[in-house]
Amino acid sequence: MRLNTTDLDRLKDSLKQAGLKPTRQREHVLSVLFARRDHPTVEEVWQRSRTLSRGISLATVYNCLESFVDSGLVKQVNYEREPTRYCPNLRPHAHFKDEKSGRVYDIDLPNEILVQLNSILPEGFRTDAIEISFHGTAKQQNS
Amino acid sequence: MRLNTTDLDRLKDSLKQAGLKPTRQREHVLSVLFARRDHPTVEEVWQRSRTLSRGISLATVYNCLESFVDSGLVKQVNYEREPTRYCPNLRPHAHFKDEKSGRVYDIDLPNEILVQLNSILPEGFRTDAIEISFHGTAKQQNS
DNA sequence: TTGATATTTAGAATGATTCCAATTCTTATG
DNA sequence: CATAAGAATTGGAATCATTCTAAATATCAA
Repeated sequence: MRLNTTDLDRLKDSLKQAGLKPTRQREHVLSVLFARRDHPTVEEVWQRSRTLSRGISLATVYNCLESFVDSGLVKQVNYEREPTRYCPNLRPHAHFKDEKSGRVYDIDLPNEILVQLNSILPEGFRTDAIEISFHGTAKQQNS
Repeated sequence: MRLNTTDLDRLKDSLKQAGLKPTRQREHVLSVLFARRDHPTVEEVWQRSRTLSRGISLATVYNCLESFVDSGLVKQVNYEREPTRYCPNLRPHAHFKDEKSGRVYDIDLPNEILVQLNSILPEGFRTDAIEISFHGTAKQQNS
């Protein structure tokens, strides 16, 4: 988790484009999210962010994540009422939750399926977003 | 919410087939769920169940709903971390949440789409269930 | 009817998240 | 560069859906 100047500038840019002031904490939390392609909970993001000099408060991690979601920098994933997870993958994708491991995988979504899904809606329904989540078991541990 | 003997027998049957002892409370909560095609929260189910003579405790409503879900009599619906909702519609269907009203609509799912969705999963993923939920705005108030 | 087992219940406990009010930061402007 | 206004950060308290607990009650097979 060491950032060179270029990476840092990219983060600042992302934040600026999202209309968020590029604070030390936001830069760090965002870099933590982009560092891995998984779906950490707030607690996990907090743990991974502890390396920040002088630390970072849990409330701030909540605040950062909320502003990132609001500005479209990351997505939120919820399974039942388990702790909310955050997802740095912005491409259209579904989630697959392995019930054994609790792990969540990204599944790329062909545009065709999104079109088809929109076509089954009755007259008068306008969609902002579609969420698709699979529950089951995955035999692999990679991805 | 008055039950004739036939309806009551049907409820008892449902419970028995689900392997649940047909208690007064379970019969009542199940009848409340089957009485409307909507998606009530636990609180709402509780309110609707208050007519039961001698009342019913919130804990029991939680217990009933949990056992119904476990035995497949109703489905659970979650949006973000809002209070869990319960759905008496057992046909394959998606949910559409109207962001304006907060109301949830059932959308029937053609089997074709489910087949297609399963086909996009990589090797080694076995699906137990697929959840699809739309977010948007609905121009109608019926259904 | 009775005993073994399951259910119901009120209230306490839990835990993720939000709220609060005080401090610290960011940044535009002089 | 100094400053002030608005924004962000912070620790801790508060919220609230849900789960747990342990005692009372109900179900049902024998």
